[in-house]
Amino acid sequence: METPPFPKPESLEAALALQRALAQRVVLEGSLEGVRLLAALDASHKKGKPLVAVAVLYHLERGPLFVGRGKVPEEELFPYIPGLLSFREAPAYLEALRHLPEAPEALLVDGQGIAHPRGLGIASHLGVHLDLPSVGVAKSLLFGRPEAPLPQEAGSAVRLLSPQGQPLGYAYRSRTGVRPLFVSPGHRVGLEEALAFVRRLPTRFRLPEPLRLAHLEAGRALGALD
DNA sequence: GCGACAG
DNA sequence: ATCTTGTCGC
Repeated sequence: METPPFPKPESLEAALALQRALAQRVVLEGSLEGVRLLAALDASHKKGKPLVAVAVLYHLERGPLFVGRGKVPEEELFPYIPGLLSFREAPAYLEALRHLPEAPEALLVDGQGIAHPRGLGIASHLGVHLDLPSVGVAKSLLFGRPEAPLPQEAGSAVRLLSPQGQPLGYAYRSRTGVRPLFVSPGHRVGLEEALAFVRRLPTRFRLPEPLRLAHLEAGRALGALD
């Protein structure tokens, strides 16, 4: 698929300003009910090596179809700063997506959607950048708090609220006895619809299968570097 | 000033 | 993200 270039911010202030501008473009409505072809994104990095990203093209009925890879040399990497993750990882994701044989109908990203201090987690940023529906699935919390204790049963969810009480997404128990995941809409999808989409994904372990495969492939690709 | 803090 | 052995538990 085609992917527009992703300019590296000149400063921290420029990055924050860009986030605030792009956050205004996020659309929080839409259903992913008809989506069958998605791309799951994850990255792996180790000091002294490039950051490696993987895009797994995944069909809900046929399973994994293709793996696209991308990397960014360590010297060119934006530093990891909580809240600015997309500036570090998105360039590698875009390169990985560029290698896919066809465009996905939606993105599933390892990280936050709108559950972010400025409403633009990496899932939202990529969604707006590519004008694609997107959903964020994070393994830990960045912003917001669950409004109630999360039941232990697989499939249970409680809303994630901002400090001002606005709903941002969900704490979600994908399997009994595992730590919660944090699901939030990225772009062109509603709050509840984002959760419904994640619930529709096959989940053998804690992570939805497409993301788990992307995670495995990213680690594999990092280790296979010369 | 003191914590919190995706990957 | 990664560094890391054994260990607790299903």
